[in-house]
Amino acid sequence: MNTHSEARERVLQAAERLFAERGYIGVTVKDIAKEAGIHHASLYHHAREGKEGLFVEVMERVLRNHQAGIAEAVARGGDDLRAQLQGIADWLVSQPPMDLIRMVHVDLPAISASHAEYLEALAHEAMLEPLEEILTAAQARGQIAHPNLGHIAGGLFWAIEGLHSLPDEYLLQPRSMIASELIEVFLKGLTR
Amino acid sequence: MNTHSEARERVLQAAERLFAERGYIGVTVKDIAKEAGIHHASLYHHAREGKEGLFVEVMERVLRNHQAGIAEAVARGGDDLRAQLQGIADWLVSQPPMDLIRMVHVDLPAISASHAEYLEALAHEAMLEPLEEILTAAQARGQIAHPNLGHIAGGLFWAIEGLHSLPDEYLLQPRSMIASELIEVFLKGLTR
DNA sequence: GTCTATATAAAGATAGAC
DNA sequence: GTCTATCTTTATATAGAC
Repeated sequence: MNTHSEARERVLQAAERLFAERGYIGVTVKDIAKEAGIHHASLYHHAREGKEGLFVEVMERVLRNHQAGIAEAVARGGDDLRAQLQGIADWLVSQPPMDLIRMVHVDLPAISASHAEYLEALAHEAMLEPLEEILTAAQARGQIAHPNLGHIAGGLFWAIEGLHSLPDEYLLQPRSMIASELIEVFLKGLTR
Repeated sequence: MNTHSEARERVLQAAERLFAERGYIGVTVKDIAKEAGIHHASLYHHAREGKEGLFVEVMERVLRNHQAGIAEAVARGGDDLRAQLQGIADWLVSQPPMDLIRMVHVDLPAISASHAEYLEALAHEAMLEPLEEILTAAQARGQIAHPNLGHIAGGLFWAIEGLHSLPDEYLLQPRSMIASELIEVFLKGLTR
């Protein structure tokens, strides 16, 4: 394993899509093998550590990918906080749900403690810290006044990410447009 | 079954706690029986429809309980939108996570379509509609100006509910206090 | 109402042939 | 690299004794 064969890549991509959407216990090894187009026994040839090792490897990729997508959105937004936030929101709604509640309460308790700690720290670093940083930077530029930004970043993240709980049939507008309204409320407030 | 014995009530409460926290596939019948203090075979005496029937019955109770807790918080808040929102937030953080993303993407696809439809509608009615209603009422009183409140209610819900993804060790303040800051931002905005 | 015993299916995983 | 066959464990569920 750990070679870069074409079949191994198919396994990783299938696992990535499925784990990101349904989480660790919501996906079976057979589901992954089926989507990759091989027998489930063959999967162990490409992922010697089995399901848990595959999960850790793949979540690492997913989280790093989020980190990169968010960083790019931030860079494109320049010094404009609203543009940065909208870019992040567009990225998040374009990806499968990244359900950190499920991850913390369901997925991580099902794997080894050391793997769980690692993924939890990585998730924080990849998803929440970038948001916190642009808020802090905007504060330093005098664009926002709020004192306690760490938790506000989390609130912003969840307000956007929660859009994934709306089934498509319920949507009156694209998620990106709803996100835009939410960002406006975060910046300007509901009152007056 | 459907009698109101003491043992049946213990089963329902165990199932309620576990399903609410880890979802349908994250909980086994043995987990529930163990927490209720009976053998897992005995569980079928109290829940003839098995795991899925138990899940539906119990999620109904959980959602109705949320509905009642939220209604009470709203009533206590009188005509003060901030007090109403803080009451709802205090209620939500006092309960196990109600992870609607997991519910929509993981739990509901694992049960029958009719059960899934029913629970999805009930979740919307119990969790989101009350929030939407107090925003609409505040708008009618002239306290808020925003035009499109349906999705704002969802954003508010998730900003609060997302606090459950913060492990207790990460918390610098009680969740209720963080929620208070988030509500302030929703009402007044981050800028200036 | 609760248990033991058991049926049945599905899951993760390995051995070994091709 | 991929398969068939098999092992082990776990899950849901039922039958029937007490």
